[in-house]
Amino acid sequence: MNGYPDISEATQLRVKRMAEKLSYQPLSHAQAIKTGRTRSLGLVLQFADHDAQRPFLAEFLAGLTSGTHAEGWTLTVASSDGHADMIETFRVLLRDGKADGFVLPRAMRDDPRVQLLRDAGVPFVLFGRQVDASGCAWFDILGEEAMRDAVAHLVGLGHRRIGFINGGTQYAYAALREDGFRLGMQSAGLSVDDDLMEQDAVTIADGAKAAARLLDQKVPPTAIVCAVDFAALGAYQAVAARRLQVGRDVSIIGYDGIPEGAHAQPPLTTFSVDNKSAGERLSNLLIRRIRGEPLTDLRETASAIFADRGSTGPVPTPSN
Amino acid sequence: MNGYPDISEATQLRVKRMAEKLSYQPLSHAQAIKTGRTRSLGLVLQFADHDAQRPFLAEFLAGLTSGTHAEGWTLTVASSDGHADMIETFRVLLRDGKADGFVLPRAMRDDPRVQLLRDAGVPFVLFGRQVDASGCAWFDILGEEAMRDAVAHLVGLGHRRIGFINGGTQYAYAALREDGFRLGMQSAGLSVDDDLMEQDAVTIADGAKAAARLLDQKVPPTAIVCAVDFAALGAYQAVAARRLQVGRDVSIIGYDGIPEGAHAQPPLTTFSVDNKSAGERLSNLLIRRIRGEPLTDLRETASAIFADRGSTGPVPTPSN
DNA sequence: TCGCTTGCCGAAACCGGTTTCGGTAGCCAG
DNA sequence: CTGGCTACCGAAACCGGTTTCGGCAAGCGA
Repeated sequence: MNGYPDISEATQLRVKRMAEKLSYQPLSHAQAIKTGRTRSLGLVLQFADHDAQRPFLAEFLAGLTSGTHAEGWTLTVASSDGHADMIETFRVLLRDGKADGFVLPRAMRDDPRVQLLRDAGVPFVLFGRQVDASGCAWFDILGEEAMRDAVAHLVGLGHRRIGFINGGTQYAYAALREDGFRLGMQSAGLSVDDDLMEQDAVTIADGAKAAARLLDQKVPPTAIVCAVDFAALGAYQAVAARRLQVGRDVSIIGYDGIPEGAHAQPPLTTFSVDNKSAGERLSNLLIRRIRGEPLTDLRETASAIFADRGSTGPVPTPSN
Repeated sequence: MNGYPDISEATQLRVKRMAEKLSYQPLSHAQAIKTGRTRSLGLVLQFADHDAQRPFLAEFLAGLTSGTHAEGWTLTVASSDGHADMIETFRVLLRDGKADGFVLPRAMRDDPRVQLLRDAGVPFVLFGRQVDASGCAWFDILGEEAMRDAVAHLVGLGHRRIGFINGGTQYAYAALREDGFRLGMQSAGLSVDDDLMEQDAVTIADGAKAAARLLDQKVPPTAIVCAVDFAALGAYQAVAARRLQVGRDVSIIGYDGIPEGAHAQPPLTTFSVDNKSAGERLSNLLIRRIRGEPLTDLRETASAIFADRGSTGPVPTPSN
């Protein structure tokens, strides 16, 4: 069954077919004692990351489990609170051979998990990219592309003064999305006003505060691009508090595609991310990584899907 | 190390201390080949259950993983879409010895998972109770108690015409919560009007529809008790659509303690459930169940915590 | 002093696989 | 007819534990 070279293909097939007929599968933990492999992927969740969890987790898990299940592998989930605890969790999982490799959600700028696993020589895949790509396989959504398109869309509607509310700068995605925004502005021949750039808004409250700062400027923006949907929903509040109307007085574009956005009034125009298929891709990539495929084959990206809903509109004509 | 009777305690301790010093722990999959036990708990998620997931999952997982981790066990997560798929998933996990027992979230009225595992003689614990308790260990929140207290609270504010919007009737909790509501009404000497009883509202949309039916009656209720927070938020919409005000014209009490409730306007008065500690308790109970403790020691309940916020008020004086 | 019990230890079998290795049969070329 | 190669098979060692069992030494009562 294990593909030795001196057995003809015909016989291998015969044996495999019989195994299937008897629905026999070697017990993974029995193989593990000789091979050290459990056919199991590890996922360490960090619940300190408040934002990362809520809508994201269920879909992501659905994808991961369906991906692992399809290959006959398993997903082992652990959690950690603090930073030190996290390292310890990885170590224990590894020492006990509970996981052959790890999925790392939410790549960070200088990701301590990457350092740890790279040094330990343990296979892993990132949801998100890494500047220092050595040893890194990943799947990611092209957030920079989405931000660029967001600007283009707004420019197409006549907007020229456009604000940007970025997400958490400790994450790898923040730099990319800001780059995308700047590139979009540049392509449209617009300059970026530093007063219209906000950082680190990952919750509704963060977004409301950041948007308030933008809207209270002498010449406020007519449109705001948000790197994170929650921030966009916060911007809704800031707009409403100023007796303005989203989509008419201020256009807003988000990113993530959270369900709350679709149900907001007006429905949030956003770039929707398919977290389930991200999970599926990541488990596939990690399994292939563990099997030893070269890194360069294990880097995939996909595009977010533009959901053109009600929160953007033509630039308002100055009425005063 | 495995507690044989002819070894003195002193020696056992000596060995264990040395093991700790060398930070040695037997590989669970090596033991598994002799004992059949992996020291791993199984969790099969059903993503068809849209509602069950969103806010609930992250906290619940946090609790489960922290509970398993504390005992040196692991959590193995799998998922299923359909019903047949689910049975198959359990079978595979069992056959491959991937889990020694299962946590079953969201107990249902006639739970197919319970039948399956009971027949197979596999340990499991429920989040929720079961009428046919044979073979069942569980942890549950006393929803009936909460609903009873909700009625008492409203009666204390002068309400006498109180509606009830129940959750999904396929779940075990629905009957309990309805019982609690009825008991509360009875204790207050109030009769239950069947026209004020709605069933199966688990989403905001469901809740809005159910509340609309209640509010459009000839003599609408002055207060509504909802078995599920999402339904309560739906009721907010129905109230607003009728140009009434929650907490002044109509009092609303929910159950679950979802974060959206706390941020609603007015903040939702509700009975808050600690899903994280539920997860912790469940993993503890399941591990003890696997170790062979008698069932009767493995049934725990806790109370929901009343969060008296802004969505209730004294019964409005009829102004017309 | 003898025999029995108690506490401990080491050897060996086993769990369910993987991997190595020596042997055998059949086939073909020399 | 012989030698070598290919395809296959069975035996054996090993992985890291658990469990059983026989043996040994010390302590104790008779």
